[in-house]
Amino acid sequence: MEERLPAFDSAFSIDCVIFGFEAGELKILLIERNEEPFKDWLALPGSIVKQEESVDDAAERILYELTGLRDLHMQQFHTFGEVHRHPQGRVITVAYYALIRINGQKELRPITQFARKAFWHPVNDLPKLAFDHSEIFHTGFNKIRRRLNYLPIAFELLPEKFTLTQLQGCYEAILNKKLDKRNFRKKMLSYGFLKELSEKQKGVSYRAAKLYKFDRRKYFKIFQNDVTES
Amino acid sequence: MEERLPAFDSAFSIDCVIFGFEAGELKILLIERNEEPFKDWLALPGSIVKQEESVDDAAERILYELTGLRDLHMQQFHTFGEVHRHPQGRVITVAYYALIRINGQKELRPITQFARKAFWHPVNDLPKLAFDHSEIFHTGFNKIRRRLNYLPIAFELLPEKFTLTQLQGCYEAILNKKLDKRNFRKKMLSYGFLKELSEKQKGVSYRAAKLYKFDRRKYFKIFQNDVTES
DNA sequence: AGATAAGGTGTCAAAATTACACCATTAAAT
DNA sequence: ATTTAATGGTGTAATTTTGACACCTTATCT
Repeated sequence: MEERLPAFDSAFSIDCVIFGFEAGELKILLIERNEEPFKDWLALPGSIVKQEESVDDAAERILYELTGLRDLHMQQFHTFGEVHRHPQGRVITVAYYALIRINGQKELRPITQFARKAFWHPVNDLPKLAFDHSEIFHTGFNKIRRRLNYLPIAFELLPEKFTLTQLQGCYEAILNKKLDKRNFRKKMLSYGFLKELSEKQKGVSYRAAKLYKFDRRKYFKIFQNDVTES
Repeated sequence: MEERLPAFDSAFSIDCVIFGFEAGELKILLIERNEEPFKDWLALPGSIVKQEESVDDAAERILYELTGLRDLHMQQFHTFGEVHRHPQGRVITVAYYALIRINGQKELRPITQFARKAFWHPVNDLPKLAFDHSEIFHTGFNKIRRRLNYLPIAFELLPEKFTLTQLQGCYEAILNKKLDKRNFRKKMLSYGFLKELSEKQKGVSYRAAKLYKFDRRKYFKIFQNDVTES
């Protein structure tokens, strides 16, 4: 197979919707673009797929180069292929989402000059984004909302040890609606995949809550019946 | 924007998983390829996206050219982007599914020479397919299985007038398991989106069943709360 | 008339879901 | 020391949904 860079008027790219949960809010990663087109605009982390890498591999590389984040589980969710979605040529983009614990995260630092900076932004107050990235975000958000009840979405957003109130807050942020506390706890605990720790929350100015851990193995024993992400 | 055909070593294509239901069996459309690579192999209908058409438009055109079928609702479900999935170059493919009533359908006749013929084949006995088309089929099949309970999948496969037994058979073919007759009927009728006709089934050598019609508007009133296909 | 094949129907138990309110605990403020 | 503010933590009852299960009816064919 001949080695040749793709003609820029026909290329594929990756765009990433990376979700985090912090201070009771759902957030996504944005970058400030440092190159045309849409220089200085806010955008999803995204770039062009190279000739000798799979689309899945490209997703990981691109996220790393633009944000410094590595080893996320990137999940493809849709491909956007309108003719004029990119002002400089024919570029279709494969969109991925991923979930990450913001808390313990190192500083976000773009490796390439393509992004001036990367930062978290609450999903409820997003500015206009470059390209069709607003639409891409909404599609991705809908995906995780749909999958919340059969994939461990919330547990990948929360710290390793979390309280039931934090867990509920995470569900509420994703679903954008209030849930009943007693029913939520009853149901979550009934599954049996939450392990109660002897530890308690620290540094709060009110009664400290019990901490729980997520047991991924038990979770998948329960939900594996279904076809999961395919 | 410059007009140029994509270099063949970097292109995007469409592949289509078209489902039909006939004689109690779930089937998909296959073509017999008439060109290299994989000449003479069986394959999903698929081809290269043109420079000046969106991916969604390409899906409709390509299906038409290879099978003569038109005006289907094509639903994108996954993009396959392994480096070597196409032996002749870098081609990522966007996969679509669609659902169609086989019964009233005109003859399948490829418009281009690219396919020698197009035909229905039961999903339960598929031969090896060209490229990674077997994987694409499985991914698509899983998608419709997942969506069976909140999208009118079965009703797009059945003729306009159908019996409850046919409906159940369609569900069973997609889920690949037997369902309880009384519970199935109770549930389906309880939704209220099935309209009982005064007509009955004809031409059967046993007691004729009542015919029903699907009321799409009522269906979506019930299921629209959810984020549907996005 | 009898055989064959599918049509059509109801009940009960178990499980899951929903609505709903108050006392307990902790740290901070006074 | 007491009070205040904020969240933690808990149970019951009604309703809805699900799942298991068997027999008579109707139409056609021979």
